[in-house]
Amino acid sequence: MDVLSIKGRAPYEIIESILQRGIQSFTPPQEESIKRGLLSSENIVVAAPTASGKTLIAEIACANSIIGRGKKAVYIAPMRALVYEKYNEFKAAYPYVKTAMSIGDLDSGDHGLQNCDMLFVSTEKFDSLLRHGISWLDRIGCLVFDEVHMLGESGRGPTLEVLMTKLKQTCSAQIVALSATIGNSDEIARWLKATLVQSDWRPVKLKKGVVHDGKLYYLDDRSALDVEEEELGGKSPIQEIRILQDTMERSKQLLVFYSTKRNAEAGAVKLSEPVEERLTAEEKMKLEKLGEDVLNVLDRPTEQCMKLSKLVRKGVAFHHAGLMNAQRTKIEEAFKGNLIKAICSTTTLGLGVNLPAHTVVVRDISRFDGGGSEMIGINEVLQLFGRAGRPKYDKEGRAMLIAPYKERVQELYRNYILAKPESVESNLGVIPVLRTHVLAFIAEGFLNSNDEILNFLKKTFYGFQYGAEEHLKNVIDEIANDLKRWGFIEEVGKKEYLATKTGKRVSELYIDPLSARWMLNVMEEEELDTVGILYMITNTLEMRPYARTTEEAEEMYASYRYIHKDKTIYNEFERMDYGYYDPVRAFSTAMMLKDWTDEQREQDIVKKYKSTPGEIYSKLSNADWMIYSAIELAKLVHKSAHGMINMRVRLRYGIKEELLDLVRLEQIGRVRARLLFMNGIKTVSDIRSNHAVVERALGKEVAKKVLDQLA
DNA sequence: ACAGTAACTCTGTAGACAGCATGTC
DNA sequence: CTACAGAGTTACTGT
Repeated sequence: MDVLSIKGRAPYEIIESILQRGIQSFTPPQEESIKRGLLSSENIVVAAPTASGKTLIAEIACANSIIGRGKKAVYIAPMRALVYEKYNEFKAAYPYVKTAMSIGDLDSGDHGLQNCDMLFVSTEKFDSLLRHGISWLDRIGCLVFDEVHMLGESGRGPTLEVLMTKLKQTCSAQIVALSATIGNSDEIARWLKATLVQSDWRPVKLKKGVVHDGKLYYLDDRSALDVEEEELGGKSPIQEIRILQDTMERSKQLLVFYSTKRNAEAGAVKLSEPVEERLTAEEKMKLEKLGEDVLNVLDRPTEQCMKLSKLVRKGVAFHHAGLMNAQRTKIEEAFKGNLIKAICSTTTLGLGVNLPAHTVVVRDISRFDGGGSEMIGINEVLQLFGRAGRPKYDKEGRAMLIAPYKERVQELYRNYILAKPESVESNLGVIPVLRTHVLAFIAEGFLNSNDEILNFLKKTFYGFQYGAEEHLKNVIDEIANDLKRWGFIEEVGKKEYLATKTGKRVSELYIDPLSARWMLNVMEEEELDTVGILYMITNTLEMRPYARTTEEAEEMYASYRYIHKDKTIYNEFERMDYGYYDPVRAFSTAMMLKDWTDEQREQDIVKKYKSTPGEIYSKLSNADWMIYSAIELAKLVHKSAHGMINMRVRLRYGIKEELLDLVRLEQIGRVRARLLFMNGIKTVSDIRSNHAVVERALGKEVAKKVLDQLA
């Protein structure tokens, strides 16, 4: 279908923008969406593979709402990286539209959220915006929900579900929901009162198969049921290497998915030799530089950094959440530029941003989950398989599983290559996830009685799928009682709820009511020392997963429990309802933060807690959020927050108490502060009286900037 | 005497969203 | 809460 054929039905600016990007005709799912009323504000659910052009469908709907009908549009996705990517794409395509982005700690766009016409947000951020109250809901003309199959995710699915139901009820915008291929997209469409557009169309053909002993047993897009067989190039007895050799013979790139970080790293080591052999001199030179970059993202490289750097020089990389963000982006860019030939990854690369490769291997199909190891779902495998084939460079993509022994071939083939995708099921029915949302309903003044809450929940995807009115009734009762008991809501009149000041703040802080209750209990009962403050914030759901236990942490925990045996903090165990919970590990996480504020080096912390730079960084940012929340709660109950405020600064900079005064100045962080301290400059007033020493320690330029602040 | 390897035991397990106010080396 | 890969350790082989 020709792009020009929508002339007259859509504002010309849209057509022009699309043509400018070199797109002349629509893909089948795009065409179908347009036929089903995309341009006339029909609700639409699009279930189609990655790279089938779903983004353009969303874009057309948004632009049509803004330019055609003069109404705002909002794009909502579950991953920050995804939001960021789409925001930049849209801004480039429609520079004259007022566009903004709001995710977590980042607000972007020059116009503010209420004045922008196009808004890009993450699911939780939009939920949070609603909790703080927004005035422009009725000005929204189009809502895009990307990756709606996330509804089935146990952790974050319910948030999406509640958000969608709220918005469906409070604004009359067109809804465009984009989903990967799942078993019950029709059900989601019915729930949203939307038309379903379903398609298997891909821009690149896909050959899916199982590998065993150098042979690929496959099914491609054309052949319906016959299993074909193909001998792979290469000759290694290790299947991953065999596939790599085959792929490199075709001058293509490889992406391998593993179940753990350790496996991914080990895989990268295995692949590095065969890749290195085939690099050109020029590539080696460029990789040398990249290896250097990757090594130096921290002031002192850790073992992981060195390992990664060494592999990158050989044209291979591993990729998981333990990397620093700077390293991740560098590796992704180098892969896109065909400099890195193979990436061994955990699921980080499977979700979110699309980084395609000619050949994709899902090596581990079982994964440790809760109790034991479980087979991963078909939907997830499909999602990873979807990464195969680079639209501009490959005629076809290949996706494969590895069978460890011959008998497995059949089984894997039947269960993953031929199988139908699973249905997505709501997880809203459980108390822990609902508790947060029920408090939010009441705090916003959106709903204020058991009946209203029940009525609302009946309209969610959970209610649509299961009904389960009796169950929901009981759950709401129990939650309301908890929230009353904890002092977050009050009953006024007959069965009407009102959030208390504390309850309202808890909801806005976006922390779990259970965490809030725990922190309040601890604060109300005692004066906290350094370790106490840290343990208070780490012993929360938001800080999980916790750090590994160390012997030191175990001993310290035991002795703290003994010393404080009659106080809440080391005796509170009303926290079991989120499953497996180990207070020693929470305590160990506190010790890790303590080491950081004791100015231990990153590399030593990494080693001691068997952690990674990326993990420590993410723990620190969570800790900052939690300690901020704790300070806010302390204000509400009129407790002194002094110790926590100091601790917050110490966490941010990674400094001991004695440097607190110095880091108040700009240009002085942990390193320069320590430098000054060692030169006898211990306070800001010392700086005032010792210009010469400051200049000698920091250098002329920096010293000048520092001294200027004192004027 | 010792390198090489087979056979055993031991160890630890993916990811990523949220608040708020500004600037490290 | 218990499967599995990888790393580490020990026992055994052949020269």
